[in-house]
Amino acid sequence: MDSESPLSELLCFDLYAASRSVTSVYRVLLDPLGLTYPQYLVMLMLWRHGDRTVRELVDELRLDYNTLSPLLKRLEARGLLERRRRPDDERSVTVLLTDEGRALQEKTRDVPKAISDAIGLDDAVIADLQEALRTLASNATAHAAHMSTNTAK
Amino acid sequence: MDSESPLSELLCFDLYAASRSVTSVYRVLLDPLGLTYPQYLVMLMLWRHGDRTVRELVDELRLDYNTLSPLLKRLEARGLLERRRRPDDERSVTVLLTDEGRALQEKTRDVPKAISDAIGLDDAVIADLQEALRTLASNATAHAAHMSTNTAK
DNA sequence: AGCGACTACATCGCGCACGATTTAATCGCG
DNA sequence: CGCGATTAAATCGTGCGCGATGTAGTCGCT
Repeated sequence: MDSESPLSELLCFDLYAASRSVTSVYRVLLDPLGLTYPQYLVMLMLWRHGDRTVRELVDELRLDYNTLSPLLKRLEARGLLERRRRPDDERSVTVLLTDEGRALQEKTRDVPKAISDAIGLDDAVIADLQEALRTLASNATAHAAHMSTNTAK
Repeated sequence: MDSESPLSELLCFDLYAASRSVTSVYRVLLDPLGLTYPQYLVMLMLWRHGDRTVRELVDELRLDYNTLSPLLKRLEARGLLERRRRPDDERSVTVLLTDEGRALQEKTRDVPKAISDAIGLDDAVIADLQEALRTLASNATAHAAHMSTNTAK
């Protein structure tokens, strides 16, 4: 974008651009399956770890209810999953896969390799990158929370 | 999120989460100014480099017309900029700052430092991170373009 | 000059993100 | 037990992101 910005603002722009570019790769792969990237993340959780409450998905994917609620509704409408109120706590909703939802997993078999190829970085670089991103996200999230509670500077 | 995914898919998730966390920091900073992060990026370009055509903004911010067109319309509606058809090429639209748009720059003086603090990484790490992200984005964009033109595997 | 290809931009539709608000169920504490 | 506080989830509104489509304006080629 630029050359005279402070380093951290340039980084943020690169992060923003990189994230969108990765999503666009997922789009190419997932569109034939009728899934978006966030939807794929939900399906991944269910395939790997079985039934989850909406709250667990919120925590694990770091998305909000207001993003997940309609997203789950769409996945349910497509017949991939079912939402069921918990009998022991009527506030909670358990999300569970249908047979069709389970069957879809097979069609995603080649996704990880395709992503790995598209990224084109070797594992050592990826590991470093990942650690830096996690630190960054953790710092930023904490900072944002703190800043918005403190009205004053 | 997980521990048994291939490394590159985990990285993508971290990238996605990190990008949103950074945006949330910008939100805290920019909301009092009535700007979103993408809007701030446009204003940055205009503050630093002066008048731009829509096409130049598309290229420099790597956003599409269908994202920028309504965004610029909103900024124009707020009186921060003006859109003007070029006389020499009636297809092009030049975007230029109003006095109010120029005046807004001063209120963003503390943003870079606040971002730097929120990120909480030292410059060496940031530089590495940035290079990896640029390589990744460049690879991914090329790959996505290639994959979608090739219908066959 | 004429016409097809290309370009710059706009518009539409859909699915996120996310702040704000609402509803219903459960918990905690006197 | 009763009632205020908390929690889980849903809904609404706004602004991206982006595929698909539409519309002028310009270029290239004969």
